[in-house]
Amino acid sequence: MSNNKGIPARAENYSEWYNELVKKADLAEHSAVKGCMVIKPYGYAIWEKMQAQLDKIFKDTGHSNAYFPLFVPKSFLEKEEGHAEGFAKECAVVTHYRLKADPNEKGKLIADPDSRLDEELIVRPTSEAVIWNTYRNWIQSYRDLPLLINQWANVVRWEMRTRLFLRTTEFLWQEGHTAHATKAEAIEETERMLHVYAEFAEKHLAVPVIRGIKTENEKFAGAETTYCIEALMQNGWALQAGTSHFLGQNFAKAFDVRFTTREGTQDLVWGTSWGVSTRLMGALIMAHSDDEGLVLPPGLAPIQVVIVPIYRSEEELARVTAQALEIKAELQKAGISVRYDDRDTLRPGFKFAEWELKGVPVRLALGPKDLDNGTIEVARRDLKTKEVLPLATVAQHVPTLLAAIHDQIYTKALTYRDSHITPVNSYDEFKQVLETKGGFIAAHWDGDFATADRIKDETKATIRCIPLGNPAELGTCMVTGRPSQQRVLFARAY
RNA sequence: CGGGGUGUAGCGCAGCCCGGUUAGCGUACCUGGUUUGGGACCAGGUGGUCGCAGGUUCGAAUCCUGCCACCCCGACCA
Repeated sequence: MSNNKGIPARAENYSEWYNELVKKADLAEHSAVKGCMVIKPYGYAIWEKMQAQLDKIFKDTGHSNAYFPLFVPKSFLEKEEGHAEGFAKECAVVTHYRLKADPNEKGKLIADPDSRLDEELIVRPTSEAVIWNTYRNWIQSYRDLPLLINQWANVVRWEMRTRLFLRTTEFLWQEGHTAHATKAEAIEETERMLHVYAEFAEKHLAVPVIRGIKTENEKFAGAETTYCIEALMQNGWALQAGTSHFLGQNFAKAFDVRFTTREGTQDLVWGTSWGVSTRLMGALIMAHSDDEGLVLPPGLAPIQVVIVPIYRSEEELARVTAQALEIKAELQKAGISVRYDDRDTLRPGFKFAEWELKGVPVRLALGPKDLDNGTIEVARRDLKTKEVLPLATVAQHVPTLLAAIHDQIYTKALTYRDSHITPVNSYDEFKQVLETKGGFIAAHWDGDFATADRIKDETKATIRCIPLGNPAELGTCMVTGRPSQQRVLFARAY
């Protein structure tokens, strides 16, 4: 069953619903380059809002932005063993720096064999290597610490399978890289940024997340500990929405980054790194949107309020426009972004449908009847309800309404999430819940990665995390029957 | 890398099996008019190297060979 906006229903084909929504809502499209997307203006506007809001939080927590090279010499990547192993399989490699006309085929270009690089350059899959190599020069004394740097950048990971926003070959992100004098301080920073991400997800994206720690085999290549936030999508699949890594002294060792302590001794620096990416766009889309289109939290909506004029004649249009512009100005004064949709080739119904598809939180419709009655129609995207309100109250009402919309979509997502954390005590029950209900499943696991692999092979579910503050609970592994100290969260995941 | 699919107007597609006027439909776009409180209608019009290369043929979007690209499913994925 298809709706009138040309998007399949979620229940019918979730994956296709997502793809079509991304395209129809004008967020992004596939590019001519395999695995790479074009982020269109409307989608990019949302990303810019995320960036701006996150960037402010980073700065408020003491971080500064900097920029490091796109290319990483191969030898840098080799230095931290775990890191190298983890990323080797998905790196784009630059081998030449020049093209020339193909002597065998007119009009074609080939890499000039004379321009082969002595050392190959890797297009960064992440920047630890190049940054820690730089930090060696920046850090001499405990007085240089902590060093709190963030970078907004693009990275490339040559994944075999891509999906718009969720996993693309090239993606945009921010990566924080900090250096500290003590282990405790570095862990504190790792946890601080995890909480920054969690609050950002909940307060800005309106997406509830579980804060947790990755198991050893799921952690970042090169990290001691990986913290993560895990969100739940409407199809019952989990999505890792952000990670914060405690790097220990691994990169300091690999790049020989030492500092002189207050006591005059030499010590290796402790590190962290943390990142969120355009994947958050995917989380945002999948967490809230419905079969009619996008549903955006007001704080991230490029257009928060759209005003649609209703009129029959030029004269009516003039009257409606005068009133609409007054409302627009009033709302803008309150910091709300407003679009007055006076496109004259489209009828109101078309505009209603289009703005719903694009997830504009509040729609105001203003026509001659309203002018006569001193009213205005106010429609909210999240609940698809509308009411007619006195014109005089609308400017006061809208900010309250926007806040209510945020709360509503957050609460809805939270209710869904909370009702989809299911404890199970047997493997059969586990499989059954996975098939019928999805979501997070809290189960006992023996701590053996062979067991986790077996579960993954048999059910496609992986351990998402061990939640922070997870209660100790003695039990037995649902698969092997061996003893377990606590439940961990499993789910199928993007 | 395996399996499947697609490539024809900006977008979405038909035509291909079974070769034959000027390559069609929807939508979008342009012009004029009527419309406008939930995706308007009428009339006229613009827009095409049919993915690329070669072959068969009097004649190729259609048949043959080769190649390329992208998408979907899987494997893979801090």
